[in-house]
Amino acid sequence: MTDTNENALSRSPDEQASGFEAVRTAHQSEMVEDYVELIAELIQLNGAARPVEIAERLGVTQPTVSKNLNRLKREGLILQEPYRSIRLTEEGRELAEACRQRHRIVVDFLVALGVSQEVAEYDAEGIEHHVSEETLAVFHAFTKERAKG
Amino acid sequence: MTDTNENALSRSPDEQASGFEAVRTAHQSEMVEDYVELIAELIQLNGAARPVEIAERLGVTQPTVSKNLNRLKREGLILQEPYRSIRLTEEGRELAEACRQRHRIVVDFLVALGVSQEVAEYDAEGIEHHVSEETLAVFHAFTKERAKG
DNA sequence: TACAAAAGTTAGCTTTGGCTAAATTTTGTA
DNA sequence: TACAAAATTTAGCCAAAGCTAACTTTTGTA
Repeated sequence: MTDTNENALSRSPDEQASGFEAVRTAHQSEMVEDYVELIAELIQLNGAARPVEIAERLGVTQPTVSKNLNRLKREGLILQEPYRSIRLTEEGRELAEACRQRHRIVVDFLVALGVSQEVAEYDAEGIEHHVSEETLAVFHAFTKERAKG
Repeated sequence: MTDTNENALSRSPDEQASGFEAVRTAHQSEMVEDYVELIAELIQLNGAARPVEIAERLGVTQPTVSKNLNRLKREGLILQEPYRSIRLTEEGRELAEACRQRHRIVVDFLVALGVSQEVAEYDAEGIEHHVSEETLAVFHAFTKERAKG
């Protein structure tokens, strides 16, 4: 293989740092995105999103969910009266829809590429937060192309 | 498009939780992996890895690097006398090599797929930590296939 | 309808990985 | 060689996101 010089050594410190900074930024929104996405799913599945189910599906304890829901409230993404189930605000619904689309694009892409359905779902959970618009568009185009062929 | 049922609603709570747990586990090793990978690069590039350069390339401050290097020392991945530059242990070298290979596979795959070199490097920094062995193998095979054609 | 079980919340602890400020050590140069 | 600049470290702060224990509220059923 010819040397296409695509290794990190050829990048400037600034370019390299911006990639790492993007990862740290992504980590800060991951929790919020996972929660609204899951809340939207649970509402669609059950008609309501209850903290106990969020905890079960995320694999964390109820107090952790309770604390994180407070952050979503502060950020205006959900509405919840104490001891009641959760509704999404308009803003929350929009974010959830965007996250669900992105998740779907990543999963469909991995499956189209030959990854098993189970592993695709598993890996997508992590990958989806680190895919730029450019890469997402390429994934989407690839999947559509494969579907035609 | 036919419904291939590849949405999260069709998964059991346990299956879904295991994906989220994997993401949390990956986050715990990300820092370590980024550091040893970068240290190996700097040694190759400059003959030595100095904390000040690690800080610059990661986009964090020197005290942050100093603190995190202590963790790498505790874990037996690097050797460093105070105020001196850093060497990798055999274990550190092996981990760095594995990380660099995985990074390279992800970048080459994205480029083969049509993503620009710059964005490929940028996205890979986040994606590489969330790619299972199965998916990595599929990426690698795809890149080799494209190179032939 | 009373009460036990389930669900939700609060309080408080832990770890991780950022940060600034300040101290120490090394390096490079006048 | 002395000293200023650069590099490294230490101390101490903060926020995020996990946890357990204990408390409150709601739900379901005997």
